[in-house]
Amino acid sequence: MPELPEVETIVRLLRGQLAGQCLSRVEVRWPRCIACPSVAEFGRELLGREVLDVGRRGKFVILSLSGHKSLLVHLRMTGRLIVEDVGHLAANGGVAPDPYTHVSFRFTSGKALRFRDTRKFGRLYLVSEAAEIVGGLGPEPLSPGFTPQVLQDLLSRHRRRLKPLLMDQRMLAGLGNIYVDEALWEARIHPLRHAHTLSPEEVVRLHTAIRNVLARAIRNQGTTLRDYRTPLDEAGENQEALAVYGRQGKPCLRCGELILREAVGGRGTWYCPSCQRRE
DNA sequence: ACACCCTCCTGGAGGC
DNA sequence: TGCCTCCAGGAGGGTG
Repeated sequence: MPELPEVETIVRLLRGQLAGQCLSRVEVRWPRCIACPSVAEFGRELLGREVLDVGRRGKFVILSLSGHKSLLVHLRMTGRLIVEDVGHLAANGGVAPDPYTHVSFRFTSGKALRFRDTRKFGRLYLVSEAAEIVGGLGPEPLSPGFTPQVLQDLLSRHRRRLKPLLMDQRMLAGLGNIYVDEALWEARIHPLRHAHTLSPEEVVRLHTAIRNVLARAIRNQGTTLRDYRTPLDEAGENQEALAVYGRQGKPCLRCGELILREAVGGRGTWYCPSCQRRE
């Protein structure tokens, strides 16, 4: 499931591959993945536009296009963006007969970008202003502006349990199930602690842990547990660096106590009952 | 304000 | 082996 580090890895690769490319053809095979506008308008509006840049906000991939349009992609669980070089002469437009490829973009250079998603949760948005879609997101955890004080302010405004709060994109943008568990483990804080009860020291630890966990995962090109791959079909390596996620019954890497798994808000949650005390 | 439930989807896992 | 049921999981919606 792509979270911030996976999306960042995808974005860095796409930027090099797609910047300067001009769209010559768009094929939508599963209309419901186009969140807005209509499928007809989506295809019509994209043709002829150039990719000026590729960026990210939270878990959204943002392609900035000429003529003041932005194409946003949210990959949700199993969505992938795949770059292929189909060449100038491909008679069928290079369209792969793959039942999970829902949108194909063709560029004048012969390159293609595919949106592929087995579980069909991912969505594409074509808008004039990216803020129409990402305007409600919380701060970027790796931006310089995300200080311990900013986190303190966010936490003190809520009484919710930490796990669902940190996964709420309106609070903080980009964390998902894996990296919340990893950050809470590194900070030695129980996932069911209530946000406003953290001591200043714990807030600082959590702030450091969130940034460490995300930065390391980006260095490792993301976590490949099942579906995630880069646009060039490479697996990430951060699964080797996971300390708690998916490790129930195995010893804590810090203290040796056995890792527990518990459902929190319907989400699998892993933690060390010894290092991460509920108090 | 917060917890909880449902929906969307499908492959993979587990039970028998 | 094979069929069946269950389930994860991000986000948005609704309800209590």
